[in-house]
Amino acid sequence: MTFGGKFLVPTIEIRDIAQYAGQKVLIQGWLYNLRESGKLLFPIFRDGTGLLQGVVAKSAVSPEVFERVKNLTQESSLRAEGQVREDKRAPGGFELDVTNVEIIQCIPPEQPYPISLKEHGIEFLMDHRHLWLRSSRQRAILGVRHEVIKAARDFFDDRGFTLVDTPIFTPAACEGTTTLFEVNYFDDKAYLTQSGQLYNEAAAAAVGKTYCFGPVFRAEKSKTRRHLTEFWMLEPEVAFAGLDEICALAEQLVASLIERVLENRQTELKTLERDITKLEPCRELPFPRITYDEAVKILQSHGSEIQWGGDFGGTDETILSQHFQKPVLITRYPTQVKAFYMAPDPERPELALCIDMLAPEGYGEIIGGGERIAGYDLLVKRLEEHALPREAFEWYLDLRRYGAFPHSGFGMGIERFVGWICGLEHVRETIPFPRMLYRLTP
RNA sequence: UCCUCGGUAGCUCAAUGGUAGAGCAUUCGGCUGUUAACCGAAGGGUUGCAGGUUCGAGUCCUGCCCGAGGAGCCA
Repeated sequence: MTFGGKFLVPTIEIRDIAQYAGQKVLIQGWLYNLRESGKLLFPIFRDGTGLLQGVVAKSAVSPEVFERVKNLTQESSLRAEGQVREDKRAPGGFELDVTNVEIIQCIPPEQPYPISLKEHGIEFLMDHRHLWLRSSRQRAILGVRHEVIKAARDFFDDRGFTLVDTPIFTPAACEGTTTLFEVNYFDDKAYLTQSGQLYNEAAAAAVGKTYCFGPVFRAEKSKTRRHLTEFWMLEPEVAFAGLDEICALAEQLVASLIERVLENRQTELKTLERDITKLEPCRELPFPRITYDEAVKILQSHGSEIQWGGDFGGTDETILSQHFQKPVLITRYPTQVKAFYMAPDPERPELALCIDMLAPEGYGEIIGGGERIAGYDLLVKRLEEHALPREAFEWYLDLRRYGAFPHSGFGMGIERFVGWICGLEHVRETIPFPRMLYRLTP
């Protein structure tokens, strides 16, 4: 069937609707909602690029077309043909005077689309995540996530970095040992990676500046708004870089991602009702930098129980991140609270040459990293101190046997970053299909 | 693993220990400019599961299951 001259009428995307004012067009998508007023129907169409209100007057179409539209149910799939008209009364400013509708699949009323336009609880929405993604808010978040990832790739590519993919199956822990997902690997055991960093260090010796971007896995029984068991991490590693250089790289990256989202994703931020005046200052460098020592003093003056030498708790992070308008870089934590590969400060060996970046508005840690131990002897000592299996790290020690080099890097959790940009309560909405302590489906 | 809160119609939620209710969704009817439209009517229930207390339990007690938020740990 040619469906009302399908070959004469252009098939368009709703986002381009303004270009077709006065013309006859065909759109294909789903029914977002249907309002009716006597002999007038107002179907709202959704095609993944936007919403478009249609108008069907009983007097203007055949009885068959009128009945067909009148009986449509929410999220039924269809093609609609009509004349585009500018009209202030329509959401979006344009509407479609529908002349014909082809139903692809009409959802039967006995089993209606589960997600209504009213409010739903989080458990219900998470169980229907595969459908929830169609809603405006979720589409806006997907758009921002896409922009952040694309901007991050551009940022590193423009600076001469080479993307080197790191493995997901690994033979041993990168950091802790208690938070690994174990899987059968033929007759052996393997673990899902927690970080690409160790492999990044090998890649840095090959290409100088490298980054990886992929999923990482943490079997932590964490149940908070900041945790997923599977999340995506962006990890650069730079040969011959020290702490100051990696701090500069981290803040330039964040400022550039903010800039890109503000530039290209205004519509999405508006849908999310994000207060962008909170993001705008974060385009400007530099970001505030404090040391761990200074952070402890700030926390103690705000009533925290923290003692020098301890790591920050969730509330400590919140206090610090609300204390600054922009992301804050905290450097030089005590070695004892950091991973085994962190290089010590030559002037104060009890401190590590590391950075954490905390996002403002209470969002907390989005970046963690620092300078790595370059020397063989110290690294061996640290492996022993952390009771890590030496055999599994022989290849890693090779990087210190054959042309050991100073190098630094960091990891940025994409979901936490996107959660902050979008102003979300929980990271679970920043990834299409979140994996959490009690959530493996859909 | 621990602490706190919760589980009632498809969904969101009410209901002093005394007949299980509303809005939305669905069905039917009304309305030619609706904006999560509105107005009228109808159908829709093993109150998470298993015990217990009581004349009587959605409500009180015990155990279990499921979920949410937080702690620890982390990006």
